[in-house]
Amino acid sequence: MKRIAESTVRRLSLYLRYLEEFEGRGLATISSDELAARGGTTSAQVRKDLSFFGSFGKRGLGYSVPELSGRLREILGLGKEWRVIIVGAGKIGGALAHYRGFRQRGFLVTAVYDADAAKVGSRFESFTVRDMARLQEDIRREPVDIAVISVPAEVAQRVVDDVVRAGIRAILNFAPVQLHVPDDVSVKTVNMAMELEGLSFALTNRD
Amino acid sequence: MKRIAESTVRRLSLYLRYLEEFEGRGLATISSDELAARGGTTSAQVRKDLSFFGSFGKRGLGYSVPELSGRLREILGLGKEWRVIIVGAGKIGGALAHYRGFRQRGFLVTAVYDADAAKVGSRFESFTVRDMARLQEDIRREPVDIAVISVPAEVAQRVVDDVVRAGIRAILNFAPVQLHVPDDVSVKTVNMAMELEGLSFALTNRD
DNA sequence: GCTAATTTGTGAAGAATTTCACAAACCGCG
DNA sequence: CGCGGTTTGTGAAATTCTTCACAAATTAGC
Repeated sequence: MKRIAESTVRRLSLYLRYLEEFEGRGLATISSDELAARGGTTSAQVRKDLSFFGSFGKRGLGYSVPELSGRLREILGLGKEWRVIIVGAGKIGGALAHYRGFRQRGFLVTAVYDADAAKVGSRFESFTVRDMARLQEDIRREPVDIAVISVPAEVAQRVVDDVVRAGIRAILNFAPVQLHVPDDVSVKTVNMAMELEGLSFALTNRD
Repeated sequence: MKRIAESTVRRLSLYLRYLEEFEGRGLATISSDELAARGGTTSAQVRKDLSFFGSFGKRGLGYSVPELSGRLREILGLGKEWRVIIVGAGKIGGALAHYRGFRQRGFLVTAVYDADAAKVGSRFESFTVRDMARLQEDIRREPVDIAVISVPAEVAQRVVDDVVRAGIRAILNFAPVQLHVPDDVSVKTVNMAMELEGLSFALTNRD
């Protein structure tokens, strides 16, 4: 398959969210124009994005809401339940451990890890914090698809190396550093300080 | 000034972070090549990004670490302290209220708001939750630069309308929706479910 | 069943971003 | 002070992403 741009995938996620909204309201079909209006883009963009994966619409009519949302779920790989661990039992890890948005979309948090001996064994939300040293062994018994990294920046790369060595191939990173991983590992970084700096730039360099 | 791409601004943030790291290690100068290696980009990209704002390097030598980080702080508007409020006293709002990364970079959380009468007046981290209805009035007394939105998706747009009406021109949005705002308001959205779906897509559509 | 009104799917054009490649500038050393 | 070794700054080329624009397909009305 042709390489799909990251921006396209992000928009597919958005489209799916809006389709669910329209589905909830009982709408049967939707045009690329309506979908675009809801998501702040253009109808051509919507059609182009979808065209990478097939032809899902009916000319003159638009898209069937249930069909298109099913197709998007399939494309995004949301048919199965993904198993997620959280590494780093701090504030952010805590907020994520029970974030409803994860569960709702098929991402199941199965365990929380930390390298700090003082935290290992303690209660953390509804989890008992496990020792990072046990990760490799645990994974053999119950596989993990995605690791969420919520440790301080200084140790993030080290932790990621461990996680990759244990065989995990997808990482959601909350530490404010650029992580280096092998080509077959996917990383998404959420960097709140960077977003704030983007706002600071915008406020400073208006017009 | 020529319009600066969002991707450029994001990289400037990263460069600044790495410069601070190098500064901490006492390095006096750095080449575009070294900066690029640390940040997972190319030296040409680094030089091009910087060239939009001026010529900060010395040929044959590289960039002075303290000078360049000073310039970047200036460009990004980090010279002043930005006043931030958090709207939505839930889990995410709580994790953010004391996020050290904010403070370290000059973003000061001054208050936490919520529309839920049950929460107004209660202690929340070290803040007392204020009523959204009071926002406009409060802002007249002590100005606010940036609003962090950590409310449920269903009410996010309504809350943002209030915030914009109160005169705030920069928004960091954690609700999983595309917000609609006037042209002179900047919005950055952090959407964790979307990032996870990006990973799901990558895992599903490997080669 | 014909016509007018929609809306898709997609090549081609256009815009934006990244990479290339090289002259110009600078340092250090003898 | 001149030479060899670096590294910047930047037009031009290459690539990637978005928008345009229109034929083809479909529906609805009559």
